[in-house]
Amino acid sequence: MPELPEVEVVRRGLDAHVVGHLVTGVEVLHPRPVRRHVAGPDDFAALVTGRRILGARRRGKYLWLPLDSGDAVLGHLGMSGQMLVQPPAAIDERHLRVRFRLDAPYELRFVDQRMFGGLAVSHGGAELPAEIAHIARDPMDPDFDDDLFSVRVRKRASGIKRILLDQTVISGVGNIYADEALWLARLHGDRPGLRLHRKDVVEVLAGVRAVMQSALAQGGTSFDALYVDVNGASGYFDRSLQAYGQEGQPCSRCGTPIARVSFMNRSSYFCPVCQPKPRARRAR
DNA sequence: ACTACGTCCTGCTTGC
DNA sequence: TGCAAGCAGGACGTAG
Repeated sequence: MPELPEVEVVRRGLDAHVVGHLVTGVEVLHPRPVRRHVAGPDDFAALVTGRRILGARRRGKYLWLPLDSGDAVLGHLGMSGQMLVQPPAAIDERHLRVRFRLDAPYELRFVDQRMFGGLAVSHGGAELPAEIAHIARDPMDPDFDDDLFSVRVRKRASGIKRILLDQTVISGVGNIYADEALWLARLHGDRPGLRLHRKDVVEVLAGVRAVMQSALAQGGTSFDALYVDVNGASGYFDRSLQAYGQEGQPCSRCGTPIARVSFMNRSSYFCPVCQPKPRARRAR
């Protein structure tokens, strides 16, 4: 499940291997991953074929490749998306969805089992695709505004976990890093933003950055090969998670078993002692 | 503007 | 053994 650090590793791989190359052909093998390209798969292919890739950029979990036409290929990996760099002779992956032939001894492949991810051409989107203008800056962005984030969080009635997952407030945080950051900050995800102190928000933001940096430090080093792979380059998931997926395991701070609750059709993991649930307030 | 929920997808795991 | 339900979950559309 790629969140910001995984997507950043992919971006670096694309930067190293596909930037500067000419796209000599595009093959869309399944229509669903280009569903956001409203004009359809043929138009998608036509707009990318013959263009040179000028860069590899990222905001939150979105990636885009600026083209020499001023357009950009905008992509999201969703749950299971991968960008692979492969020799043309390599056997097609089972879930290969889009192939980009390059003026190189390898091609770029978008592989996605569950197809929550996708690709589209963003018209004039080289600098910042209009499609993702609503996505907030991410916590690794030098222009991320910590004070503005704090103000926005503290105006919201939603629980802090919901807010962390809201890509219009802060981008790049998914279920795993949200749980880890909240554990670090000793905050329960249901604590309403409205009732957090500024100090709490500072700590949760520091927690987000800490878990992302440590994931990046582990995943960002191992992709020298001519191969960009979210899963292959990872090792993210065997790194020590303190909360996510640790139901029943002792909290490394206090020994209490980590609890799991269902939340928004997914799971939240937390330490019931270090991260006490907020008391319900009586309505007045 | 904010809030909350349902939906899209496939394949692995679990339960009867 | 076989089948169905459960689960994973990011982003978006919609309704309140």
